Amino acid sequence: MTTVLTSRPDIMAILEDRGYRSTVPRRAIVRVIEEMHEGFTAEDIVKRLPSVGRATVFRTLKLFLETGIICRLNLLDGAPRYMLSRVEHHHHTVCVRCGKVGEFRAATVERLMRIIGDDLSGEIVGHRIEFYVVCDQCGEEVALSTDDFPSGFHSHS
Amino acid sequence: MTTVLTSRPDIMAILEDRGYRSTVPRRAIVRVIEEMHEGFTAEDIVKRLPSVGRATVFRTLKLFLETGIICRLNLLDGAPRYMLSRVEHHHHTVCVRCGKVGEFRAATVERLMRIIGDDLSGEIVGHRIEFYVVCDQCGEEVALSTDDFPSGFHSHS
DNA sequence: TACATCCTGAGATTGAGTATCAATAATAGG
DNA sequence: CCTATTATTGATACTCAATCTCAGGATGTA
Repeated sequence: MTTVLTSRPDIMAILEDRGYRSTVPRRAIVRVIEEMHEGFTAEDIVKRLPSVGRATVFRTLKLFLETGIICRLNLLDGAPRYMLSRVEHHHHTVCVRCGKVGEFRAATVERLMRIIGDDLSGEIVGHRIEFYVVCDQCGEEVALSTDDFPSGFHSHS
Repeated sequence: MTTVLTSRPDIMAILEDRGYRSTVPRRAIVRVIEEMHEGFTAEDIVKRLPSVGRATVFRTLKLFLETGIICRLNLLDGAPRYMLSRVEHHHHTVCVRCGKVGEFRAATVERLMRIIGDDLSGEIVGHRIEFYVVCDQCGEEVALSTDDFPSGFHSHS
């Protein structure tokens, strides 16, 4: 009578606990996003699941976002990317060339955030830190080509 | 033969130095964004300058962004907001209710960024830090109403 | 002034995301 | 298991921001 425990939380269980139904499209979307380890766009899901309606994909992503199951991050341009949330608080790196998403944790960040927060007027309800990088892979690919990184965002945030 | 020196850098001069022309629409847009001290959207400019074409507004904002004259920041939803860049590096606070943009500087942040950067793989080409707040003004207004802050972004970034 | 070129504006177009709504699927109760 | 209730879905039309196209106009330069 042993139960296999997965290290990953059961997303459908979370939803059902909140009163949402376990449906075919939702399970399909969960399956897909659990496979996408480097972030995905809404359009990725739409393409990968032709049997699921466009509206449903967007609705579901919104639901998952509100439930904290996935998190969203903005690229410098184009549609936002999503990725599965981890339980621990973390921050993201986004490759400005291929859009690949990475994550990192830094305890110092949290301490700093609190310090800064004390100096701000207004109540803080959230924050966002993103690093724009050129990932190792893309760095190699363009080692010989001309430098055409987008500008207008560095040194400001 | 004295010259009046403004504390603000002459935006048109910056553009001309880079080979861009000083045109009527560009000067009009500069005039407007210098008046908007709490951030603005592309649509704000479009509405405020009916004589300037829609495409030109977007083209010009893009140009200003690439030139570093303005900076862009993403709200939790809706169109991005822009504001005049300052010379010094700074970060932003965005009110999640009214969209009002503030800014702050923190030397510690810069030091931290470098430390974190050393730990990441890939070359860092930019970063972004944003604080989502409820500004003092909005805080008062909703002191009595129910709490309906958007969720799904706090504790992740 | 005249030229070469950059810039503009109107309008069509794209693309992401949402609203509508009838049809369907999922749970609860009997 | 059957039925009722309600949540959910998908097709479609739609909104909204932003871009593309291209002929005509403005701008800096020789």
